[in-house]
Amino acid sequence: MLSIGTLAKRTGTKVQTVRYYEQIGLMPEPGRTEGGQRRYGDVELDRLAFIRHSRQLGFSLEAIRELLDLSDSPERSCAQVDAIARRQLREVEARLARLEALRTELQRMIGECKADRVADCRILEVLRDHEECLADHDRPVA
Amino acid sequence: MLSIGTLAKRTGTKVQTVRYYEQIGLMPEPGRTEGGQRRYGDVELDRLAFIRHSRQLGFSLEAIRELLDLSDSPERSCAQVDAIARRQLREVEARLARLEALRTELQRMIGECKADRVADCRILEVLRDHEECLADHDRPVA
DNA sequence: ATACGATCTACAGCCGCTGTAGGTTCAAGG
DNA sequence: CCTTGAACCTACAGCGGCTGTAGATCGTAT
Repeated sequence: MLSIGTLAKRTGTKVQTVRYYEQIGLMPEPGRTEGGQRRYGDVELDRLAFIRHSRQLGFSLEAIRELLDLSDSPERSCAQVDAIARRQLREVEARLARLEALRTELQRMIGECKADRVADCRILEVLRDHEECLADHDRPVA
Repeated sequence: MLSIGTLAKRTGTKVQTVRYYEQIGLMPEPGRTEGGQRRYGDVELDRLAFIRHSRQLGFSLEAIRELLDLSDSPERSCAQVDAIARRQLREVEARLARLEALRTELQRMIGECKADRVADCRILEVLRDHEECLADHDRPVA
């Protein structure tokens, strides 16, 4: 039987985060000692490891909830799992494209600025005047 | 004299966001009509445009605050502006590297899964077992 | 028996907004 | 001049995904 601290340490999670996952129903309510402290078994350890690893791959808690639900029905088609992973991949690719555009624009801005004084700083000029900006950055940065 | 709605529209901002910027001291407290409604001039329009454009390039509100402060001292060296922009570029590059690793891992996961049933799904297996994962994803995703 | 680290609950705060409720003001049309 | 209705006002709650705090209690090693 594992304490919450041990569980947290083994999965690279903070104790508060484990309690937070319980609060939002992502982790089950565990058994308790007589004094009221949480005690976990291997099932919970695996579940938390799954959650943490999915988070590291950028899945939202909602997506993880779906994945956990799906993995509880081993006989079902895994098409839905595939769909969730592909959706995540598309999101990652969209963010990549966005960030690449930002990088290009930042590099250009920085490269252009040969000024000494703030008054002539190209970086500030570009920020002041959208028209000087070549990047197509109308979507959110996240 | 511009109403908050006009100001917002011209800069692609929401009205609440303008008020929020005022609340956190990023936008100045504007003049008011007799009835208490905010009225803005061109200075505020430019300032808000600067803020929005910087946000689109991913600068944090704190960084923007610094940039705005710096641009108020035109005689100063622009080395600090340069430093802020370079820091932002480094952050973008770090996020890019991270996202590229994620993309690779997601692609691999998806490509490997030829199963029909959830029970044999490679995607879920990889998520369950960190060891199967080639990606180096210990840092936060954001 | 005691000390002290770990755990408990409850709640506030982070970023950067966004939305809501319930009330007031402004400007255009009749 | 008066009415309408869109735009404005304040105050506050909520989003995601945690993280940190305070003050109390528990568990275990000595």
